[in-house]
Amino acid sequence: MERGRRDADRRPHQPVGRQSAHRRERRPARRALSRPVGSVRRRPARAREPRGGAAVRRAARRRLRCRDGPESRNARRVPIPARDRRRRRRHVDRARGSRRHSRWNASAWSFHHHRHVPPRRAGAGDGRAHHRHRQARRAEADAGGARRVGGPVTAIPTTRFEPLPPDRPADDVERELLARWEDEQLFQQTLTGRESAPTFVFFEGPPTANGRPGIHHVFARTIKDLFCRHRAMKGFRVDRKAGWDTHGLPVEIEVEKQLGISGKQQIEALGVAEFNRLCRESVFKYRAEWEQLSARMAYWLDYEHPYVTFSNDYVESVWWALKTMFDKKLLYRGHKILPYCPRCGTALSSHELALGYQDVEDPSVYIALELEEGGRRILVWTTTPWTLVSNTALAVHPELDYVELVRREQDKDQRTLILAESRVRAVLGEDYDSRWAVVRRLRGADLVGLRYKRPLDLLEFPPDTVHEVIVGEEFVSADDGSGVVHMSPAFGADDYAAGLRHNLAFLQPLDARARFPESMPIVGGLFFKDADALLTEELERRGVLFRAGRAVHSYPHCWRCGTPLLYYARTSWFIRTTAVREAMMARNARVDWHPPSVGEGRFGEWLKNNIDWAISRDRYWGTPLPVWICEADAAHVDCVGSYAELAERAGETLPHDFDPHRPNIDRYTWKCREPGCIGTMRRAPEVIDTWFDSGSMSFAQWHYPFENAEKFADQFPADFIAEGVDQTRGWFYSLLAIATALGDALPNNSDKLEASPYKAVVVNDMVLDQQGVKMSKSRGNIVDPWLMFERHGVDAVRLFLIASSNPWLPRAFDEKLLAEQAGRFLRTFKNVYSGIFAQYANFGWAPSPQDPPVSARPVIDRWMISRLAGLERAVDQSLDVYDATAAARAIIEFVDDDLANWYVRLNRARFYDVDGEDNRAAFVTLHEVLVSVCRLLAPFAPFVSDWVHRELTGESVHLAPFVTERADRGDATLDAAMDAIRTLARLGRAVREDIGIKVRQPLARMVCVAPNVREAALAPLIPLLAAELNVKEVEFASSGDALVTLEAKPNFRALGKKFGKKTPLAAQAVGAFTGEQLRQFLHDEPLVVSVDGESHQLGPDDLTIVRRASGSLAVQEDAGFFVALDPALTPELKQEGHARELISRVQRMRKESGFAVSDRIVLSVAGPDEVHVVVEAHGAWIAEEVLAAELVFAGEATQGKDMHAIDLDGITAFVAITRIE
RNA sequence: GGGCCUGUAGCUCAGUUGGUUAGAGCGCACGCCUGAUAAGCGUGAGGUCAGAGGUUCAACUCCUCUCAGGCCCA
Repeated sequence: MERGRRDADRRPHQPVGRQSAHRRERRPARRALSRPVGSVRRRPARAREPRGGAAVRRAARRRLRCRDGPESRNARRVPIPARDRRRRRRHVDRARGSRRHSRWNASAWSFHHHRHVPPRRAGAGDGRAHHRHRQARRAEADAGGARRVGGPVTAIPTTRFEPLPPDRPADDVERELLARWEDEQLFQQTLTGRESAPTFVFFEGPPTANGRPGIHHVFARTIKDLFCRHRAMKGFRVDRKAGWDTHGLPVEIEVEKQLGISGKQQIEALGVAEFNRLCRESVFKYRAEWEQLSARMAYWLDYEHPYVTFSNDYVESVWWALKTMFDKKLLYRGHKILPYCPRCGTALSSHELALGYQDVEDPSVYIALELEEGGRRILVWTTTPWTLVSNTALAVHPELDYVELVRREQDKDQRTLILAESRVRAVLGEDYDSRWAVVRRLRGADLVGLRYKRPLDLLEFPPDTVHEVIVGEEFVSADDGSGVVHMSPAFGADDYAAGLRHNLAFLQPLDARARFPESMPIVGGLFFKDADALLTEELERRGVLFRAGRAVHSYPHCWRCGTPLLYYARTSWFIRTTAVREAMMARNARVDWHPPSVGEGRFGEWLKNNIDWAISRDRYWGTPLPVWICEADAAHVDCVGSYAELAERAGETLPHDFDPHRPNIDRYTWKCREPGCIGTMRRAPEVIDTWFDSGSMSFAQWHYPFENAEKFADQFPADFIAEGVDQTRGWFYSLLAIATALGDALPNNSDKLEASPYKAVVVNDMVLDQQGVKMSKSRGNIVDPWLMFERHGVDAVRLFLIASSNPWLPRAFDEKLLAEQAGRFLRTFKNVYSGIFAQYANFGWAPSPQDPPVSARPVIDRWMISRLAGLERAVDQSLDVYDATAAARAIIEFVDDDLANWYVRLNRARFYDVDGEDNRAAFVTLHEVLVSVCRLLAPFAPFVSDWVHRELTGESVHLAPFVTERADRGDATLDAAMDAIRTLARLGRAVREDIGIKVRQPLARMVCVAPNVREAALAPLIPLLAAELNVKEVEFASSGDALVTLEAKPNFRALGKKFGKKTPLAAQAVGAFTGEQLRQFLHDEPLVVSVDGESHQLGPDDLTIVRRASGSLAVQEDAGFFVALDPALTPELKQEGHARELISRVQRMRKESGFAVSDRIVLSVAGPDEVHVVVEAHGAWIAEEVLAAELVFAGEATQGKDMHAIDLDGITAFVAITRIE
């Protein structure tokens, strides 16, 4: 049985047999959805709904009122008109007291009071009421709707607005909605019928579906989804094609793991065909989970037509791009230094490299090499002595300071030693000065060009190369070593680059397994690392070893097998991105980056230093490089740009199930077409970097240019993309580089336009664990998104991720904070809807023409609507400029603060009854606010917003407009006035804390000041203030008031402009004005300050006049606002306070006794004369508040057992309550 | 080693073009309310704005350097 659906648990007003399926049937989605957006749809009339309409209802009510007047001793059957009640509650004034008296007199000592009270929602201990209501409900149904809300009997609520189920976890409710969306094809509906709407183009960065999605994916996807939803709600057509990145090393590694193999040899032993077949299968191992996660978190994406990078169409588009670049001479063959694992026989990607850094102890060797000029030596440091066999040069930093030293001891070696000045102490010791003398100082540049003798001569230098020379290089640092770097171009990226610059000799003796050739002296046949010790000995023998030690440092190892890596020069294919660097920078400058620093800094700086993009990989599972090379002459190269072209070259029709992957593709060969060449063209063995795949998605997802040219022209470039900051050099780069290199080959993309393939980017940073530590499997601190959804619901997770801080800052994911922050907001929102709106509106309110227009509603309603307008504008604008965090925070603040904590709290009484003009106004206002809040909330919390919106309007929030024209209609004056009132209320409460008089105790008078707010604007809000602070009168202090002294506060911003350096003097002068001067200034008399002998007339902008209290009132002030309360208590005030205290205590007793809120009671009070007086003066009010049909003052407490003692400010009263059955 | 980001209350974060009382939520202390109730509300304490210089009449804000954390690249 479904949770929360047992009959016994059903709320009393929930009709038996009412199921969600039934509900769907009643409101078929298509009908509901076909209605004009924004219209309010009334639900179909039910059997019990009134037949005669509102007019009949009102007439009936009037008749009843006549018969049962307020003087009647019979049970009052008519609800107390809400307006009256509110006045009583709110305007705590003398009028109320007198009215109460007359009632009291009329009904003497006995009350028969029957107030309309909506039954509570079923709760624990309320079983009887529950039962009664269900019976009544059936009776009502029998009567065919004759009984109505507001009618002569206890009102029966409808379920027009179903409350959010309090007994079901969010997870459960969200899943139900998901099923409903699925039924309704809701996502489809946001696209259909919008063919002609303006498009908002979004590119989905394809995830690699070979790992489980984590919480950081939820983060990025929330960002993507929410902006797409916002634009869709604004009427754009937002296609969102899903995509899968399916090639590349991560996939291969996953399969290797699965097979328990490692390295190229083992893969080739298995067979490339089989290996790639497994790769293709493996890719979708987690695809289902990704799709489920996306669906569950409400990431709307078209998963029915995804692009898949291994598909034939996709590969063909990528080939087209490569061919286009080849034709533009942007694709070429070159060399690259790569980290290489000699055991696995493969180069490693930078990503793999990062996995394998380990702290190891290695030799730390200083060698002193002789310069050609005799008697001078230069000191060199290395931790890889084995590379010294390949040494061909030394590098110094041209701008670094070096020193040349000589031993002070005459009996020691008198040759000099050169090293970086800043390294002398570290290398030679703090006391070097006692042993070494400085011969001369030189700049690095002075050393450049000098020749030296290499430490080992085990290898011959090739002819026509430069060797044994000192070069100047910027990469040399003086942070460690000697400030002189030994160069072996075969074994280091910096070395290699320098080698190219200086035409240095290239000595690479190692074979593929990193062994020295057998023929080499000393180290012949040794594994490279094993040569260190022997070579160190040899250095010593040759007299060049200066010092040998050991040092712990970080060195890269193969993450698979732990073998130390070496850097190796290898043949590679490149995209000549340096040729389009300027164009890329120009295009990048037009991108709207969030935050800008990623675009300008991280990405922009990197583009400046762009080097050619090495796109080939010596691997198996990837888009094959469509390049064929002649066996006879490697200079003969053919690039293929389509399958048709391949068929044409190969001279055969491609089979139906043609597979462009290895090894199949490698069997296509043809005769070299170069004139006179008889060689065979064979495909270059490499596959391409998977980043080239994903960077091609803009066109390859449409199989452009082979198909969909029109669609693609419509969908390029993207308006918006969003990914993690780690994509800076990944996808952000590959999209830009490829689009720029292709230029005119893509639509809307000529270089003149300087258009980026994406107009706006929102970058998100990492999600860390609650300690701020990066999540990783090995640390075991991974947060499982499914668990979070289950515990808190998707809405809470999404809201928390977005609202907690800007997406481009790393955030600590703290589940406790999530529960607190997002949970609190959602609870408040639900409470306002379920606990206030739905609960009471179900007594008979529904949107109707009777509802007063905004202009005719009470001022607090108008304020609420004005604030709503401001919120709508703010949220919409924030989302327009991709500031989701500001938008979310604005909504949260509005709901918590303005709506729940002010509007609802102050107006609760208006919801207790549906009748009355004011009450209709309150309902329609709250309805309007909730509808709009749902819409604003929809992109952030798509579930709860949809649930509530459907209840409120009958249609899905995701088909509703985001904002209406109301957004332009705020009332700034009213907003400011309410702000002032709220500030005054805050100060008033602080005063009450100070003087220790609780709000329950009424006070006679408050005096207050609100600067810069017109009293005319404040006047209508004063009753709110009086009620909030429970004071009888609110006065505004005028300038002439004796309670007030005036002081001037300087406005530095204005004074600074006028007085410059003399501002402090001017400020001092302003502060010195007397109250009298200021008073006159307020009456338009000029105000003059004298600074440094010069007189200046001041204007109203130059200072703020602050009113301060004088005299004995209790006071609080803040920024020019102040509130003073008169703490004097008259006997009357005290009595009223006691009455309130009494009411409060009785209410608590009711609750403790387990009475339903609608139960009537007999109230007995006993106590001394002071208590008697209170009962006499306020009896009617007390009785009404506590639903006492009878109030008896018993004099002395006689039945001590039943009577509870209550302390009324030092007086003891005794109270007993009895429920009337 | 380079580039970029971050450092504000115990925690998570705001803080406009520099303007003199640096804010919010949570937590904490104290209290209120009891018709949103396994809810709601208030008041208060708590900060050398990482540190040091500089520019300015005025710096959390702009500049330089240092320290700490993070990301990316070497």
